[in-house]
Amino acid sequence: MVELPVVNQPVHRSGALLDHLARRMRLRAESVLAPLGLRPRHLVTLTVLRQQGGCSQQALSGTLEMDGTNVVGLLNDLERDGLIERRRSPEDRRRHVVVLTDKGARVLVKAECALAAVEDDVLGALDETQRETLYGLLQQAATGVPIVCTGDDADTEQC
Amino acid sequence: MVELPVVNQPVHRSGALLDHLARRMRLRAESVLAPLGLRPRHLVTLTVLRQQGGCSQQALSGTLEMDGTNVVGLLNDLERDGLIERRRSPEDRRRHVVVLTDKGARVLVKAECALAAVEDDVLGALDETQRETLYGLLQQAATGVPIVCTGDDADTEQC
DNA sequence: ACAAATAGCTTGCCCTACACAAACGATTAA
DNA sequence: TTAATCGTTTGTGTAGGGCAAGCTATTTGT
Repeated sequence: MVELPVVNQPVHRSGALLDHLARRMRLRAESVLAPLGLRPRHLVTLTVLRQQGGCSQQALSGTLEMDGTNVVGLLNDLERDGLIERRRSPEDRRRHVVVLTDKGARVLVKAECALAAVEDDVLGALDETQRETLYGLLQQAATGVPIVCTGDDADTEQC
Repeated sequence: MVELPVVNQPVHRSGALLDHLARRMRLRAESVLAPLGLRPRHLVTLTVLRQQGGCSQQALSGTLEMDGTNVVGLLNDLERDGLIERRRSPEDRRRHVVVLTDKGARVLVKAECALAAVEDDVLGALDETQRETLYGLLQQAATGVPIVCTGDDADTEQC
């Protein structure tokens, strides 16, 4: 009697794989990002800022799930390089609204382009479509939004 | 003149997202795994061992992309708990063949079950199908193999 | 047979990422 | 006015993890 491939859901937790791949990626990314004066976690910060627009500093510390103290340092780095700006919130002047500057957006894109080789290396087993699917899923998981197809793709001058 | 949404491939690098999600996952996983005497990186190790079977220690250090010295410590932990075994390789007795024990496999499954809540939390924005797709892509990216549909799903007694 | 070279283990050193706490200024809210 | 809140600075502590040296057991090349 042949066991039918009923696919008994052998648990399939993505956590460990996520961890593993993130490490491989990060190791390579470090050296690529270094010439740009960035580190992986700066890139994460910029990425979050791009996707969710301006936000209070502790909201950011919330999404990054990182201690507020360390977020300050992170933002200090980014602000010194002119990649982000801290603006006083008009309705509560205690708060800083953190926004990505134009330069920040440009540098982010540049960094992402520089990471092409890294991604080719780590995600080499996936074809272009699969990578795009992966990106979509990660994005959705990270933001809660099921991908947004912005028509205004002003990001024309890519790499 | 309206710009057509030609979808100019706005780069879409997964690195930062991977990093971000892995962190969120790891933070939660730590507390869930603690009662089992495990840490995230132990789980990664066990996962790798399960998927690629017995392998030399430095091969493992290669896949984990982790310094050999630290792999030793990692394996010491796992061996002390009887989750892995180091067997002398017959054809080269300098080498250790690291294998997952039965207990190791069981504990791994148990851990994965315990992580259900964590994954529900972090990947909450993805439905069941999407999560399975994600898992498949991560697995493929990590192993190079485009998923393997083992008919012998002996892993029946899941959670 | 003897001199490398190799796999693994141990120890020690160092650096970096982070969490946590305390104290402060500015601002807002009770 | 007093209390609470946002951000900042300055510690302090811990853990992850790279790197090097020195050791044993074993294999390989001459």
